[in-house]
Amino acid sequence: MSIKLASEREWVLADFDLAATLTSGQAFRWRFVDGGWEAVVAGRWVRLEQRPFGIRAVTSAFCANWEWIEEYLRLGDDMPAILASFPDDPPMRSAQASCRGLRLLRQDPWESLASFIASSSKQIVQIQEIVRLLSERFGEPVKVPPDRPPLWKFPTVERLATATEIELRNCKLGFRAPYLLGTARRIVFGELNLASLRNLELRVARDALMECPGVGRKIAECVLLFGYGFPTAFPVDVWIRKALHRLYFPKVRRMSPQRLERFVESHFGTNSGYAQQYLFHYVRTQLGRQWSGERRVRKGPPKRQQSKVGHGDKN
DNA sequence: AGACAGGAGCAGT
DNA sequence: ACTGCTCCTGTC
Repeated sequence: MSIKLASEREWVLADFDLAATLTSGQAFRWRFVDGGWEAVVAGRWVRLEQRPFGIRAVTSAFCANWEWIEEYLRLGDDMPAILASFPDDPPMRSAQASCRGLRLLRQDPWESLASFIASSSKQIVQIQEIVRLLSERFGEPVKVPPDRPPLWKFPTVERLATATEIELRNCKLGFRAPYLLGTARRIVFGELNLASLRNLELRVARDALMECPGVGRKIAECVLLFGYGFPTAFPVDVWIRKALHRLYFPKVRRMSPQRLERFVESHFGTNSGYAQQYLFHYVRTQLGRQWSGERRVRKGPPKRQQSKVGHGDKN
C-alpha cells in the first residue's frame, strides 16, 4: 500500500491567462513561486501552472474530485460567447485585444466580502498583506508541500466575529477594522445570510450587502461579481470611472455618478461584469502608466498657491 | 513634505 | 444629489 501525497490534473484550454487573471485585483492570496501560482482555494493548498495548451493544477493532498477548482476558475465559461456579447466599440476592441485569456474567478463569498472591505482606499499589495495577516492569525493551517512555508485558510466568519477590534487593527486594517468586525457579527447574528444572496435579484442582493458597515456600492458590486458571479455586477472604482469618462465621453467635463450608471447599464450588455474586468485590466496595464504620467506633469511645481478655489480635479 | 491610494460614512448644503 | 472632511497606513 502506498499513500498518495499529492495529486495533479491538467486542463486543455484555448484561452486562460493565469498571470493576468490572478493579478487583476479580484483575488489577493496568489503568490508567484518557481514559475507557478500558489494559494489556498476551498481550504486546500494548490499550485497552478500555465501550460502551452492549458493549465495544470497540483495539490498537496490527495484529490479525486476537482470540481472545487473548476468552479473557482470558472472553467465552464464560454469565452467566445462572452466576448461576442461585448459592445463592438474601439475601447472594448482594444481591451479584448490586449487581455486575451483574462477570466473572472468565482471565489468564496465571505472571503470576497472580507477582502474587499479591507480593500477600501488600499493598494493591491497592502490588501494582500492584510489578507495574509488575517489568515495567519485567525485561520486554520492547511497541508502544504514539504518544501513550502506554512499557510492558512482564510478565517471563518465565526472566528473573525469573535476577534477584537484591536486584533484586527493589528492586521493593518486601520479604520476598516470596526467595519470588518461589524460585518462578521451581522452575519453570525443572522442579520445577513450570505448563502441566500445567490438566488436574489442583483439589486436586492446589493442592497442587502450594503447594509453592512464598510460596504458601499463599489464593494458590494465586487463581492457580487467576484464571489457570486452575477454576470452584470459592475464595480465602478476610480480607474473604471476614469476609463469610462476618457474613453467614452472625452469631451464631457464631468460625468455624474448617475449618468455613468445609466451608461453602464445600457451599454455593456449581458456580461457587463466581464466587460468591466477587461476594461479595467486594459487601462491598468496599457494606459495606466500614461495616465499617471499626465497627472504628475499636471501637478507641476509644489508651491504656487494663487487661490484656494480650485476646481475639484482630484482624479 | 504632502498628496494620494482600486472607499465608506457622515454632516452640511 | 453633490461637496468636503475624516478615518489608518504605506508609498511616491
